Amino acid sequence: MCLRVLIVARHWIDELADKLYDAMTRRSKSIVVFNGGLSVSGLQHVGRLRGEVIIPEVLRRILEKRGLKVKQYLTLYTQDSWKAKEAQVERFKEGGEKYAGWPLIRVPDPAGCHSNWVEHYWSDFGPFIKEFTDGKIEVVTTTELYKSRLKEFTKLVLESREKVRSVLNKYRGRKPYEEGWIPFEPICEKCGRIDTTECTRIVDEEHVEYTCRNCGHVGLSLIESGKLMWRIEWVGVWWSLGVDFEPFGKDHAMPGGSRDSCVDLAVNVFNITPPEGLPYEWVEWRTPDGRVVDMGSSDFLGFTPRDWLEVAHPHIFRFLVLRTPPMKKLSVSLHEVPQYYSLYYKAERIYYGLEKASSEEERELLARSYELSYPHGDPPLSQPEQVPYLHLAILAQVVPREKWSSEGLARLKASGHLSDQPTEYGLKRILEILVKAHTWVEKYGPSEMRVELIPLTVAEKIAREVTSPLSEHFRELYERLRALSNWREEDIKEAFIVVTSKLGGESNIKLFYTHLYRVLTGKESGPRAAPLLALIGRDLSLKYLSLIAKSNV
RNA sequence: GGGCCCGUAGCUCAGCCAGGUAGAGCGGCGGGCUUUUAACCCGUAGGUCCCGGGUUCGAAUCCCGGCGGGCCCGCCA
Repeated sequence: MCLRVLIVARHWIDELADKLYDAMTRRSKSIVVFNGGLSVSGLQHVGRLRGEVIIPEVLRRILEKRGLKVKQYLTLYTQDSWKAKEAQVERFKEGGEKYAGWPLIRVPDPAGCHSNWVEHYWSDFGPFIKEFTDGKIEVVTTTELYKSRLKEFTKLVLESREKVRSVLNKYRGRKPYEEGWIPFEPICEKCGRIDTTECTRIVDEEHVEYTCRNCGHVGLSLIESGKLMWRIEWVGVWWSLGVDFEPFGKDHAMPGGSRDSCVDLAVNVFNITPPEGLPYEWVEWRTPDGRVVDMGSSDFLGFTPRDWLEVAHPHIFRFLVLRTPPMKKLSVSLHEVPQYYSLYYKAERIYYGLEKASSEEERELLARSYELSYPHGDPPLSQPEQVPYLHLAILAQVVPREKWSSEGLARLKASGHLSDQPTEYGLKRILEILVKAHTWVEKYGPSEMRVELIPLTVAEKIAREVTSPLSEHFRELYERLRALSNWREEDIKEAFIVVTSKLGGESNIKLFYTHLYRVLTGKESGPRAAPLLALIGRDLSLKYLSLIAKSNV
């Protein structure tokens, strides 16, 4: 037996989980509740996965392993008003301005394929949550909540409106709410706005009377059709779902900000224990032209979980989130996906003990982030095969899609990337990356990564341009390659070295390769010759080479 | 007016919470291998740790005060 006296390095999320475990246990509830919140104001970018979905999910799973029962919600703020920001209005071919101030849920889908604005933009995010997490997250909307628990809460608010007012006014030095203020915002039945109505009278338990500052309409509204102002609504969500933990973006974290006033209301008016919080920094987007901007929903800046999954595993994004402490900036771009894979592979090797980290802290950060990067279950028992993303990007282009699982894998074995007895998970991952990397090259890859073998008939014409001293050498290359007993990268390279060493001079070697690439791809350069020929296979390689070898005889 | 993150090699950053002779990767330079998958191997140069005080035997690290950059809040959500 030995006592652990050394202070071991810990991952930030484990330290957080420790604190949360204590706080949750003190609440002595049979099931504790985690929540996240999103306003569906436009592009549902991946940045929103960070604080509202992935971080609480990982914490939940750690606490569940320690025996706690945790219910995780994600609340969509669908009653919020549509701000008519430029980027939002532009979504509509014309006339988008007329929806200014409408509740998001009532704004039509500009593309016309979903029943409203929320449904449309949520479709790039919602269905993919289960790919990025274990899927045990219940999505609720404030629109639904106002018909049930939030409606009860609204009644409570109206009853204690004077207390609510006095608390909120502590945070409103310049524009205090006046006596008699009724904290409810109905939807104007005439112009549709939710941001211009003012309650003038409580009619009965279920109805209020309002005036619309926009159109002047005076009407009656049910208290389930409208919303509470933000600072009250957030408390209402805590109250309705019984929230015990909820992270929040840095914008809510300021002293005297919404978080502070909500805690005040929770404790002093509604007599509930406010949830534990966690401020987090937003996710930045490195745009294709090299700028760095905060991702933004209503400004339509960034890319969606759907976009991510087209070109990369959810593991990689989880890894990036976990590797970065919550209050630090995290920048991502789709162009850098291949680098993210090599970072991830490094962490993977450290996790399986195949590579040493430079410090114990680094080891813990990377290995633990890797371990928690699996959306479902744990990492496999042994190290999966790692094939560089860019290598698979090339392979995916030179081998027809329907042959990836046969030819493709055979070539990876031939090139030594795969053993004869590959792991099941490694194989699965490679086949998945082939699909993703192929899409990546098309959508985000640099042009020099794009390889397409040109048709043999075209190649034949180009081959005729090879001048005779060079065709001599191409003939030799052809013969040497034809004689190879194994179509292996190493042997192919050997043949190239033998032939090119006879060319006498760098400029001739350059010319030689230029011709080769022009015949193969129509361009003057391409991926390294030996691996490329190894990838495209013996028969096809020899067909192309014979075209050059036979020309200008 | 308030808050957060940051300031360490040319670049990107680690190290700071628990003080003990300044680190990594990329880039540079020299060499090797190789036409070119953002590749690999060997060697090498390069730093007033933003500034000023304080605590200490000892400070990049802790405390106080500045400066610079980025972001957020100021009663919207």
